[in-house]
Amino acid sequence: MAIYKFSPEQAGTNQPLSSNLFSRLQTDILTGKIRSGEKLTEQKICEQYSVSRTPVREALRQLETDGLVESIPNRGAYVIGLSQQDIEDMYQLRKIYEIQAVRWAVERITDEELDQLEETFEFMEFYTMKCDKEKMLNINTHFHQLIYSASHNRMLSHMLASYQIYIKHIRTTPKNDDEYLRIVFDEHRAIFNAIKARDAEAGARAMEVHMDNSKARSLPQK
Amino acid sequence: MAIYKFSPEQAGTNQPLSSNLFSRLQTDILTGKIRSGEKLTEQKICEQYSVSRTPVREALRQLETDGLVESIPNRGAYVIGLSQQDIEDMYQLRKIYEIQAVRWAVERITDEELDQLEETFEFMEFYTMKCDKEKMLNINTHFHQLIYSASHNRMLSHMLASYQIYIKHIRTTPKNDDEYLRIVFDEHRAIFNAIKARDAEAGARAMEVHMDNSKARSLPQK
DNA sequence: AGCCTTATAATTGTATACAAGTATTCAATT
DNA sequence: AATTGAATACTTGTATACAATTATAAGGCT
Repeated sequence: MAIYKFSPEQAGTNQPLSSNLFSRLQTDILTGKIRSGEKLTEQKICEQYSVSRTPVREALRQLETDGLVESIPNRGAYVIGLSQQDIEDMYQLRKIYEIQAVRWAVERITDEELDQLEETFEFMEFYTMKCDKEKMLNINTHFHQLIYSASHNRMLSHMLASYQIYIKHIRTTPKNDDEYLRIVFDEHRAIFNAIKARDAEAGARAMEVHMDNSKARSLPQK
Repeated sequence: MAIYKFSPEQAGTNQPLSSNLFSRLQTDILTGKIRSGEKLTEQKICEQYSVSRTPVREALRQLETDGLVESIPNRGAYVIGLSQQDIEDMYQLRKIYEIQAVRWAVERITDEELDQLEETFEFMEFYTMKCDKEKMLNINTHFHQLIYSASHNRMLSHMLASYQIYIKHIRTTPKNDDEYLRIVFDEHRAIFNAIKARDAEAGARAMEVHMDNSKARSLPQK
C-alpha cells in the first residue's frame, strides 16, 4: 500500500472518489438519492449514468460485497441502504475499533508516522482558524487514517476505512459551523497529544469522547 | 434478510459457497492455491476457470472491495492474500466484535432465536459425539451466525460474517480430531449456557476463552 | 369472477467485439 | 554499452449481441 503525501490544497475537492460508477452509486445510495428498497435495473442505471452494462454490473457486485445492495440471482439487485438504526450501530462499532486503533498506534507508531500526524494536525489547526469546512472534512478523514496506519494492523485499517466512506456522507451540518469546527479540533487535539505523549489510556479516553460526540452530532435532531 | 432453516444434512457439503467464480477465487487465494503478489490476468482466469471475461471482471471487483486483491487502473489486479500477521490481527479484531455480539445477544435475543440456538447446539452435541468434523465446521459457523443475528445489529452481523469466510479456510487440522471437537464443543456450551442464562459477563468471558483458543489452534505450530 | 395456461416482453447471465491504454521489443543514435 | 524512440503485441475498459431465466399479459376454462 502506497502512502501518499497529503496535500491540503487538493483536499477540498472531493472529485477523485466520485470518479467511478461504484463510488457514484455509493454516494447516491448513502445520500438518499436512490431510496432503500428500490430495484436497481441495469438498463435504467445505464441510461441514468450513461454507461454500458458491463461497468454497471461490476459496480453492483461491489455494492453487494459492501452490503449496500442485495443481489438475487436472475432477479436483480435491491438497495438495502442504511437505516437510522444502522447508522447508530455503525458508530457504536466504529467507536470500539477506533479506540483499539489508538491503543495500538500509541504502542507501535514510528517517529516518521508521528511527524506526519503532527503535520496533518497543524493543517487542521490552520484550516479550523480559516473555518474552511470543506477542507476540514478531508483532513479529518486523513487524520484518522494516519492513526489506522500507525496501528500497523492492515485488517483494522481496512475495516475502519470502510466505515469512513459511510461517515463522509452521513455527517449532518450543525447550526454553528465555526463553533463546530473548534469543538472537533479540540477533540482531535486531545487525541493527538495523547499519542505524542505515548499515553494509551488518555488516547483511548480522548477517542471515546470524540466518538460519542461524533455520534451525537450525526443525529438529525442536533 | 431471509432466515433459513438450518439443515445439518446439507451442512457437510461445502458446495453452495463455491458455486460462483468470486467464491472460487476467494477460496483459491485463501488456501494459497493462488499466491500472494501474483498478477491475475483476466485472460488467464478465463481459461483456468472456463468462463468469459465479464464474470471474471465482476469477481475481481468483489475481491477488490473484500481487500484480497489490489486493482490498479489500466494495469491489472494483484493478489494481496493474508500474511500470518494478518491472520493474527484478524483473530484479535474478531474477538473484540464476537464478545460484543454476545453481550448484545444476551440483551436482545428473542425466545424464538434462543430456540434456534438451542436446536443448533443440540446438533453440535450430536455430531461431536459422531466425530463428524466436516459437518461440525458448518454447524460451528451457523452457531456463531445465530449469535450475530440475535445481537440485532445488521452492521455487526455483516462484519463478523466477512471474518467467517476467512476463518473457514484458515483453520488448520490439529493432531487429535476427537479431542479437538470435544474441546470446541465445551467452549460453545459455555457460551450457549451463558446466553440462555442471560448472563452477559459470563457470555463475554466464555467467548473470550473461545476466541483465544481458536487463535491458538489456528497457529501452524500447534 | 377467479384461476390456470400460454405467449410475449423484459431482465439477467454470458460471450464476444472493439476502443483505449500499457508493456515489450528492437533498431537507431549517442 | 546505454538510452531513446517507434512499432508491435498485450491487457484492460467499454459496448453490444446472444442465451437463459423471470415477469407480465392475454385468452381460455371452470
